[in-house]
Amino acid sequence: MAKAKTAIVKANTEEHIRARNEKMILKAAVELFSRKGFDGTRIAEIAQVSGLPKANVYYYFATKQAIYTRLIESLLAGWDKALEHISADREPREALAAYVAAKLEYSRKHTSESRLFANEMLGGGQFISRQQKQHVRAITRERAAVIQGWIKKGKLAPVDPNHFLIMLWATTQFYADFASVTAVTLGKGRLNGADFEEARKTIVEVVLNGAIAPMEPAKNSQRSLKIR
Amino acid sequence: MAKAKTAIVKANTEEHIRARNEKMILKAAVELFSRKGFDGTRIAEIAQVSGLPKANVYYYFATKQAIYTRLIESLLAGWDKALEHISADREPREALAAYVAAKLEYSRKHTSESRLFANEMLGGGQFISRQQKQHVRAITRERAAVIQGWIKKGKLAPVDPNHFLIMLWATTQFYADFASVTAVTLGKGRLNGADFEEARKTIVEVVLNGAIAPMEPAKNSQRSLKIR
DNA sequence: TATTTTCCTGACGATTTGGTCAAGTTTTTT
DNA sequence: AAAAAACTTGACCAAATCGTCAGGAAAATA
Repeated sequence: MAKAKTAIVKANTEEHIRARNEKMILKAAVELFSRKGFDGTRIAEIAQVSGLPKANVYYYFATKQAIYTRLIESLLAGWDKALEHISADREPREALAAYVAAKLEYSRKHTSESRLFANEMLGGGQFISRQQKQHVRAITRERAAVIQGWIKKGKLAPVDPNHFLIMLWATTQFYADFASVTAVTLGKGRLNGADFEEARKTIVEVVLNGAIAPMEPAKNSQRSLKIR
Repeated sequence: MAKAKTAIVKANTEEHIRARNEKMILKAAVELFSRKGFDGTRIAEIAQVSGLPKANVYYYFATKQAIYTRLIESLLAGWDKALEHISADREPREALAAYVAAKLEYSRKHTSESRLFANEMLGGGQFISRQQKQHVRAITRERAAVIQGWIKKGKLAPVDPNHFLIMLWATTQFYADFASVTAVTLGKGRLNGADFEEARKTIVEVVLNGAIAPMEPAKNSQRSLKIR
């Protein structure tokens, strides 16, 4: 029995004691970094929020930057998933709708991570390695190729694939990063599930079908294609 | 002549000496704040960039916050202009295209200000007064009403006006705030005029007409309206 | 049980930072 | 020209902050 007990304790501590504490630190850190940026965040505060003494935080992470870059890494790791919706074998209508939905969902559930990333971008991406940048660029290229494929098949209007992707990204990202403005704009304190659903519908509708009412009389028809 | 000379000197200094120095300080500050955020910016650095000794900066601005809020103010002051394009007496197609163009132009010319604002939003808008928030909300409501009017006249698809506006804002804003990502995505070092033009075209095209190719055969026609 | 490894933490140090001040210079006004 | 007002600045300070460290507690291993 003593043996069994030891095993249980072991399961809860060994390997776990470190994992658990690191997790707590990172959790506190992502929230603070995302709000206050790298410089604005005090590790004393990270320590306080995570319930550990400051020196203990330093036991697990050598420097403040170590915590930060660790977060950036794990963020980028989960970044690609939504983009996978944009695959060549799907119909653009369905794929794009799924992408928007997935991205918004991500924005809603991982608000802090999103903000952290935005913060990092605003700072010029100083803490993102060359490799990581190349990765972002690579997956963007892949997806741009898919879009280009759709266009060639006549399934999509001939827009610039890169800017189109940026547009989708920007729109969905916005709801995570600027939740405060968005809430103010909508006259609310906080965004709820219904707001995100309304956002999703609006974005999908506009991106797929455009904002101009399709049944509009050909009043300006002679100019309707001038834009492109 | 002595008199004339005095007058000239006066014009260049009196009233100007303050104006000029404040301008230099603010110019340096907006660049730094926009990159490093409020906490990340050292006023010693502001002083250095603006070429003044630190104590002199404090002669013109009582605190760091004073500089910051001053910038936020002047930013919001120039904020409404682009939105004015969305007016009830214009055709939506033309008005929206003009708005996107104007907003992108602003993003391009006032990159730092835009980033500063984004930074402030990420932080939750701590330094924006209640009045200023109300102002943002008020002008958004006005424009949402215009959009709603267009929809009622059948000129616009029945989308949520607020989310539609947010979408436009997000998309255009993105190019200022995340220029670094955008550049990486496009595989460039920096965005030039042509990039912004391509962005404009893409956004306008998608927002007005949608991404789905209009002449597509009615393959999925039975589902084509499912989304909304 | 003994020993080794991992974990914990209060106290401390070096440095940085926002902000002050007093003494001076330049400009404006009278 | 003299007095007043506006501007300039090197030196300084108190508080905050990142990171260190030594010594002890807990846990794993033998």
